[in-house]
Amino acid sequence: MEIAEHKTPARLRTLPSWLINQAAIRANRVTDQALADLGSRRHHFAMLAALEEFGPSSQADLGRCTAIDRSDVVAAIDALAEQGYVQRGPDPSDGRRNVITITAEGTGHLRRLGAVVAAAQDELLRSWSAAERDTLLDLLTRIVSKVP
Amino acid sequence: MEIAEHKTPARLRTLPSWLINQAAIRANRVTDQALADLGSRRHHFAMLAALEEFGPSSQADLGRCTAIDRSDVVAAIDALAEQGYVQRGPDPSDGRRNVITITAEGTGHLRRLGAVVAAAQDELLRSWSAAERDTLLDLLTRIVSKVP
DNA sequence: CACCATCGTTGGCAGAACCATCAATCTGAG
DNA sequence: CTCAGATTGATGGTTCTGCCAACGATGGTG
Repeated sequence: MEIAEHKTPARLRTLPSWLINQAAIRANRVTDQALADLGSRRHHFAMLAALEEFGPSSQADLGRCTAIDRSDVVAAIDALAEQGYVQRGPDPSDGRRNVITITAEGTGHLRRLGAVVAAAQDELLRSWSAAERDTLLDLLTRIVSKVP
Repeated sequence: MEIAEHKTPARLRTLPSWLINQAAIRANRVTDQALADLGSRRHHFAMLAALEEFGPSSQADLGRCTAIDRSDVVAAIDALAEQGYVQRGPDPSDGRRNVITITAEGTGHLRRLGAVVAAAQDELLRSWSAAERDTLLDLLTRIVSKVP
């Protein structure tokens, strides 16, 4: 008799913040799984991506450009350094800072991470056209880079 | 000399899952703040919205239609019952279930919550056209309601 | 010099998502 | 009818994330 319809209340189904959150849960699940298969997580990927694109950086800069709290950057760099993907050294020109440098192994690891992450995106957006993906990126970018 | 550019690495800036997550962080921040001002949180709003739309329901059904784990539904209903927004009673036709019913105070509270949540959406999507909002909802719905 | 900002680091917090388990109860196949 | 399996509410727990407060050390500025 009871057909399990799993119908979502309209109040939630049409609520942008709820939809964004549910989408994020799904998106994070697939990408986290992909990263975990290689023994990494989101923060690690973000750090390595920033280091490869911007070169050696301080932890504070890494945190700012990836929107990760300074205290969480410490833990991420700790793990990456222990895995040999990153090197941490003092900044000779500023005694407060560390200079984080990506290693050759780090670059290689980033390449592998990038591959599985890209595969995760394809799984998430399977059968989406390039135009639809662009539209999604544009809209989300407007939300993320809002200047109140 | 150093202009704080906060530039996001391209690898992240163009990554759907990263963008969705960042958007969710922002969206959750504004809506959580709005709900907290009235002493509630996301789970509470979802429960009340489901109860108003579908009428008295079991906790398992509430969890399914709002994508909240059964164990988390318990805590949410506990809080709502203590606040008098919901009434919990045994299901006479099924000894395993409870029947959760929204009270008059609950309906009133939901209305207030709905108002502040709507205001939060407007803050999040300030200066977005109706068409743009619809597009966003459509795209996100496709991600959320994917059947693998 | 005094003052304030910044940096790395530590420690901690709350919330969310999720999982395993349990006893009680219902359901359906035989 | 009986029994195996599924469902429900509940409890307890884990993990991760996004934060915040504070600290000592350092840098820059007046």
